[in-house]
Amino acid sequence: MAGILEVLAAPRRREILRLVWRDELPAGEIHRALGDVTFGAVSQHLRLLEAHGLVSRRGDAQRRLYSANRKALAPFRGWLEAMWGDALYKLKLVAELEQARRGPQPKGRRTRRSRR
Amino acid sequence: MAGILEVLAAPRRREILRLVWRDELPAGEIHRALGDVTFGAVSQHLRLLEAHGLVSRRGDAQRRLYSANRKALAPFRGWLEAMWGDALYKLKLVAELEQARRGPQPKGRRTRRSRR
DNA sequence: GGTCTACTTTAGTGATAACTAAAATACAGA
DNA sequence: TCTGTATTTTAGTTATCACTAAAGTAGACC
Repeated sequence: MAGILEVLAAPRRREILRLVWRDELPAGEIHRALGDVTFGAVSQHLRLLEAHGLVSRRGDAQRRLYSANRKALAPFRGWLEAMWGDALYKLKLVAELEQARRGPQPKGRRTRRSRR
Repeated sequence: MAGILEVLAAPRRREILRLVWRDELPAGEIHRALGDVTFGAVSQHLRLLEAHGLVSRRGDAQRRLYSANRKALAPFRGWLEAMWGDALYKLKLVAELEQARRGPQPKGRRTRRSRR
């Protein structure tokens, strides 16, 4: 598969991007949120997204945490957000405010994260 | 076919967009410039592009003149031009334009409704 | 009307991408 | 080590899309 536009063209992958736009999520939670697709298919999409630098992956014990790579998506950000609607934009603002309040995060390796 | 990203994802359609980005071109000249595809296929792409508002069409006697709809493409403009801007692309562009110009040699009379 | 050029539409084909199910891998904890 | 959980990878199927060839449509000029 060739370029970024081809990767972004698939609705399923845009859906995944939207999910990890704000929060870092483990693959399982992405799978659960999508609901109507197998874990394998989600994993394949994540691999493609990562190969094109659109998401970042980070290990946490057995889990793989994914997050949107906003820098790479910057040229499309306006368009994507328009597509996703105002709700996401509001969430994004909240997220940024939260992060600003939290300050720098301790980057150490975490064995287990509290369930949400 | 669903959205604009799906339409832009196809390399052939981006190629067509590039050709009509600056100049209004008749379908035949687009076909000639592409070179390795049938007229029918080009026409199908043009239909899709027009259906999504990415190009405009205007009749001139038997011909259909197409031009990029820059307003609709504005969100992607930077990205597309960056893609089209690299050296290899520029070389390719020169070759294509030469071939396109060679094509419609003034053999017969021109249409009465003449060129702008 | 008839013919020419310019283009579009239709029907059908092959390549590919998205999917599923199942096997394989990775890591944590007993 | 064995077991359970989380995820990836592989093999195979189905649906879709870009394509070709050929028939169809439109306007200009005779």
